[in-house]
Amino acid sequence: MPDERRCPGATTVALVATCGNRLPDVAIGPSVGTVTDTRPSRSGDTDVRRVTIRDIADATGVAPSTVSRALSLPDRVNRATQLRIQQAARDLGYVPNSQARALTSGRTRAVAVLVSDITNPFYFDVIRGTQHQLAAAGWTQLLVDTEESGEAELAALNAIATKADGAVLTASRLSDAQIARIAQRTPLVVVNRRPEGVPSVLIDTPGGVEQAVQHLVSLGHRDVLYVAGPDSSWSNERRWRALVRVAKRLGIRVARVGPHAPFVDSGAAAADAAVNAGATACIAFNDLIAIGMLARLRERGVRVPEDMSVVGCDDIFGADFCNPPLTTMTSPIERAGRVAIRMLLGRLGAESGEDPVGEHTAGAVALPTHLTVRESTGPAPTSPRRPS
Amino acid sequence: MPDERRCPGATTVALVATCGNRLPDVAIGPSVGTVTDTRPSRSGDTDVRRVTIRDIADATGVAPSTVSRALSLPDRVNRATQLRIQQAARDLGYVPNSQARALTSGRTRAVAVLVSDITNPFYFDVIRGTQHQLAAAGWTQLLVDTEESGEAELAALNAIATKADGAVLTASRLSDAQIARIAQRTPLVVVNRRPEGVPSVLIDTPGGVEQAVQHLVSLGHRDVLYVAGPDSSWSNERRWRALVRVAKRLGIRVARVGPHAPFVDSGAAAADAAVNAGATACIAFNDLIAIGMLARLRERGVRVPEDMSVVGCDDIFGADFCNPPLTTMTSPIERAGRVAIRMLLGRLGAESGEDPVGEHTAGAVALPTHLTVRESTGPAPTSPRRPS
DNA sequence: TTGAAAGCGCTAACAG
DNA sequence: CTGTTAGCGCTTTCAA
Repeated sequence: MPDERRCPGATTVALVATCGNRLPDVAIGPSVGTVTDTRPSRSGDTDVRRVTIRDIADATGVAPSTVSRALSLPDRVNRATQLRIQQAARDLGYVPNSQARALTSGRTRAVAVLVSDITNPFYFDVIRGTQHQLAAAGWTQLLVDTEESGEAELAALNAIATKADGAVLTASRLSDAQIARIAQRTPLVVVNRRPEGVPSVLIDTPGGVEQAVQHLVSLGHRDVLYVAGPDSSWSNERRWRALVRVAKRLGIRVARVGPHAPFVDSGAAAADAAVNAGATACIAFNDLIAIGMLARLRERGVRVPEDMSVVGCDDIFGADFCNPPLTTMTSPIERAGRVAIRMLLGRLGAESGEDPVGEHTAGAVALPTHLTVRESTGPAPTSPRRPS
Repeated sequence: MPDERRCPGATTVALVATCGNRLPDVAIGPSVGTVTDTRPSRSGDTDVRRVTIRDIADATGVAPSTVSRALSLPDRVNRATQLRIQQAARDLGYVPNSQARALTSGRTRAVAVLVSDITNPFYFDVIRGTQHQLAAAGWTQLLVDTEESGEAELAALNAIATKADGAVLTASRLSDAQIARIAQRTPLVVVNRRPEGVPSVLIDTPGGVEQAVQHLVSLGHRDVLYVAGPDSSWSNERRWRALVRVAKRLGIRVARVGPHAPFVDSGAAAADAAVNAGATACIAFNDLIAIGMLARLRERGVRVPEDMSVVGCDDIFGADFCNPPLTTMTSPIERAGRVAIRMLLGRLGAESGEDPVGEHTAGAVALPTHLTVRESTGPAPTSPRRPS
């Protein structure tokens, strides 16, 4: 039977290690080098060890510290010996021990990325973005699943203190004040939050909400229902306020149902609530809820978009092939991940590729969203053509 | 601009850290304990450090080694001092440094999980399973994205040698011989592979293929087309052979198109090939390809299931809400991840929950698959009812 | 049962 | 430019 017992405060951390821009943690040859021990070992018997800088030092006749320099700070070493040492490292199949490195230097060349639910497709794209950008810089990623809990988030931020040089919070459940305080001891970048003095990456879904409302208005709607996500979500409040603002400006009515958990399964209740509210057009907190609504509406015989227009948010995997395909606010999610990492690495003093103007400040970067119109709001789809 | 440069042999590693069954890497209180330094530091000025066992030793008047024992091997310490030390650890907000721990003990309490594409929904479930099982045991997960490359896989296996005590290969691109060789120095469990002498977890999709074919036959089909996945995939060959076998037994005809990359985007070409082959029923290597086919077939006016029955494989996120919903072989993917971890922890001598019979052997565990019939193969769906 | 001492592999002062 | 020396925080002999 599967073992389901949980530890209190358990958190999930994932680490993305990549080749470095110094010496990669990867052997050059087909396998890791090993050495049959000649120096005295505790156990007494000769056993194979992995190659260390000492082995390279012995092989090249220099001091271990010189090997360390040749590998980590090549400029500080005579060109000839540098090459000789690097060659020996390759020959021996040397792989640096990142733990030892971190222990002495205090720097881990790793970044923690905290997500609230590792199984939410939204985060796949964020993670892909952070991963790519970190890989490009030769850094390592620790992926933390906070499981929608602020407590787990705090615990994780403590736990990773020695394992990462900084962190990206993509869905913090902490207060702005808490985040700001943590940012004083741990370099932080937040996504979709705006705490004072902490660099942040914002996905401009409010801008997308405006486009969505305009779109619905152009289809003749005068009433729009907001299907809210979790109360603890900052984005949720932000989207709702954007909706209220644009509705006032355009002179249409808005209403709100929810909160709903950000899962497909929540869509059924959301759909029922929407039908019960007499809505003909709704904007859902995210695509998961919207997709769940589509299924429930069909089950109830409510046609989309003829009887009800549905707009999602994020444009996650599945939004284009659900039934009907979902009109949604397409967010540059992967890019948000990349930008967050670039900002963080910038603060950490690492070279992280080109340095876009202003990204290194403590300010916020807002990434534009655009509406992708599909059948869930449009006029009825044309009926299928016959096979060609 | 996003920085897209890649490092040769770059690999992605993710680590899942959790509370331990010894002392968790997590502070008990609201934050990590720190100490204002009184002992001489390199920089000279007093700075805050994290609490170490030495601080606890000073506070309790015992030697650091005793603190270490009280925390790691409580049995080897006098009951009274043990409790005193543990209390002091709590009070000071001590968090063990896992790097230092690994450096001395050689054990990391971490397991590497290698996947071929972190953005493939199939692996989400595997990862969730491994993560849960590792979390339950207080272990840590390193997630490695090998990006469909055997070279990256080898590089990663070398790189993680000091970072993990063992590894799970979920989609190896290596040969059986290579895997077997690596297994001799690194404890390994493979998923959906069957190399000699290496414990493996098999998802019984061949069994599912048989059910799928029976289902298609029961719908009147006498010809089945296999839409192949990547040539490098072991599962792909295995499914094809299972299909050939059952087809022979049932006296139906089979054909094959492909290979196709395991992405939704590959579905278009696959659908075209299927139409071109005159197929009326096809079984796709996986759901991603099948979902892509559905879109393309609709685009071409080929009705599913009236003109063509489509069966997928895996039952990933999206298979139930695509259009039409996909008949597919539902695999216990998450469970496979959990079982793999239990087998590995068993070999590593760790307590990993209940110990199912036989799982600890070097043999293979086969997990059953079942067919989930949805509209993509069934008779035409009933037309929607009116709103209630 | 406890303490002293050595050292994991590496980096970083400090001399030379 | 290079070698010597001292640790990082922890575990683990070995004695007491």
